Amino acid sequence: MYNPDATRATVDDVAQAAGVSIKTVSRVVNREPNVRAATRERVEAAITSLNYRPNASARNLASARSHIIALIYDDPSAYEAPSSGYVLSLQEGALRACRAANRELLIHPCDYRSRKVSEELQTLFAQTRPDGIVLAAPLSNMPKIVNAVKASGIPCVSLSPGRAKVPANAVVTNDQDICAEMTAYLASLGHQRIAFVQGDAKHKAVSNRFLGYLDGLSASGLARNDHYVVQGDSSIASGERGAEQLLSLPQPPTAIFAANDDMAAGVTRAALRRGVRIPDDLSVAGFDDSPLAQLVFPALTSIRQPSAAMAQRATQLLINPDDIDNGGSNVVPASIVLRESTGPIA
Amino acid sequence: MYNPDATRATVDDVAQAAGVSIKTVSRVVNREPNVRAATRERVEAAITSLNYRPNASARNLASARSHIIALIYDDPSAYEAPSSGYVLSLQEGALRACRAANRELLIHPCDYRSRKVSEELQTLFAQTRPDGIVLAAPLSNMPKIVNAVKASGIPCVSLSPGRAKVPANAVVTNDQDICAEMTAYLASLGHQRIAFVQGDAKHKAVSNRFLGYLDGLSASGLARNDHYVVQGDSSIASGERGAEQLLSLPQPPTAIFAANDDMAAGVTRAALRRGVRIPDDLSVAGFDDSPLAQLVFPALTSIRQPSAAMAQRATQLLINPDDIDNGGSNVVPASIVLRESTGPIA
DNA sequence: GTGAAAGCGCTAACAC
DNA sequence: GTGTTAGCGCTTTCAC
Repeated sequence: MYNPDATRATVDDVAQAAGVSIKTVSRVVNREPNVRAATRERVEAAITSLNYRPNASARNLASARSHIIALIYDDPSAYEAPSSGYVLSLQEGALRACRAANRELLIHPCDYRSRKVSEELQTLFAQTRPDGIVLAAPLSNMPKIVNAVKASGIPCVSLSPGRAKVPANAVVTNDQDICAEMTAYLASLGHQRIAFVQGDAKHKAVSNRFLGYLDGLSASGLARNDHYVVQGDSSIASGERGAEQLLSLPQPPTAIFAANDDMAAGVTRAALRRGVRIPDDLSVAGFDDSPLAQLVFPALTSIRQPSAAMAQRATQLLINPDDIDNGGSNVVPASIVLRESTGPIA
Repeated sequence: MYNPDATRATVDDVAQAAGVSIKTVSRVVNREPNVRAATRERVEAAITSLNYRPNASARNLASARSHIIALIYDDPSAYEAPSSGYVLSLQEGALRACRAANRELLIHPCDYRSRKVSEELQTLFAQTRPDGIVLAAPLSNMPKIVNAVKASGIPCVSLSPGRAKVPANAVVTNDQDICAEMTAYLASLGHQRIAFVQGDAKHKAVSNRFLGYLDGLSASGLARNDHYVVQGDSSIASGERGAEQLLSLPQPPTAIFAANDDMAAGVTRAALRRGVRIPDDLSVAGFDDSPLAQLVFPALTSIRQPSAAMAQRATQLLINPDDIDNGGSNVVPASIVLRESTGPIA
């Protein structure tokens, strides 16, 4: 059987080897002040030669901190259509910040549809006692979840789509503005009939995107026309249905902006099936810059949310709350990614 | 500032409330024998009323076990093309097993191209002392990684593509066989000229797939023809190049089997660009059943590796090594997923 | 069946 | 600057 403590050195070993007390070792390990340079070097040498690594459990127990950050996000396996890129970006950003600060990342996909989410989260908190929680959209807009997190008293930073005013404990992106920009970009290509496919109405992010679309229309001097707005549910299939509906209009749109890439992929698929050429006959734009955006044919123009950067920023904030004031903004800008699916009207 | 211990009950509180010693509480919590039913109930009542949750750090420190399983996989963010579905499946399976056994999952994406992987892993092990390690392909075939894991002495189960004989500490899938099946399926549709696009030669899994293709050819009575075998590098672009090459042959293939979905997507893209219809003129099959397989047009026939099931099984094995003998096999079968990209020759 | 006592390896006061 | 002394909350002998 495996013995985790086979050959592990402890503070005592190091202290003895360096000829100091364990407290001094502790000080060196934790980069605390009040250690003479010479002493520090002796201790560090001992640490190296003994290959000493602090025991996390002991440290956590004594300091009442776990050195763990929990990343909580909507469980993608609860879906039919995987939005996997988002989750991986979140993990990537959070991991970057954790590594830099010597923290561990605990991931917790969470199915908000489950009745027992609150208890589940309570158990998670009680068992692992994370030092901080990163709560990703769309969970950050679900009262049930937010309340459970609040009740724990554990510091939490939310990731969410943009708002007028940014709360201190949130990292946001300018999703509405960027959607306005995308719409204006389509208009600048000469498109006058720009349609929009809305996403799942339950997600707040979706309404922001639609509002941005409206902003973009008016900024471009185009009138809103509700015939060009259809409701989807964020799935590919709903994108196909939306496109069918739009392309059957007597005056079909020459550009379709979908609230996510899955639906945009559905739109291109339905269009191709009808023999509509992209982008010659129809420009298509999505949102998310998901992996599939570059994989479908033609590759989708889309909007890249800075998910990784947001998660990284949120994690930093939790690890060092003083960052709130100093470097880095809590509004992380999204960007438009131009690909093959948009172009001037033929 | 947040105090994690605000209102937490400890074993002592529970013991006092139940009128027993802390050892008895410990026995109840850990489901050990030698506790009278009546006593057990009293303790459980006290636990409930005090909302007691054991402190993980203390438990880990005392028991010298971390209750943490580490999942180590190839860092997808080190790639240009994201193979995100795989990672999420792994996480999903491992999380399922962890939840069932009250373990935590630590994820560790690992860039094997980095010079410092060994040290990085050593640090990870020393700091978190996982009770077990799940090592996913392709890392499970990289000596540098495997050796670092071995050196730690921590129990490890590898996930890997199929082999003749399955080592006890590995969970495998029958990838070669299933590729033979796919090839035979294409032949059964009437295809005589079946091409293969190889993937990144550094990954062992790739050669298995190619061997399966050869098996399938001979099982179907078709001769191997090396003009129909091209080398890709697992990227979409290489799939496009491969298709260009194959479709320019005087006798172009009527079916192309690519060693992964990305390349298969590239194949369909290049074919569509040339006006080749799928599946009327050309059948295309991929491998991975990645999210994009259902998203490209036409949707790709592919092979689904049971990644989640494999990770789950591996995690179970680590948590309860006795399972090696009993329930569940360590060979988890892959399956063919038929979609729109394959059909009989027109 | 149950309990008492001794740590696990570290951090945190506080003394020097 | 550095050391001493207590614990953190649990598991683990081993005694009863």
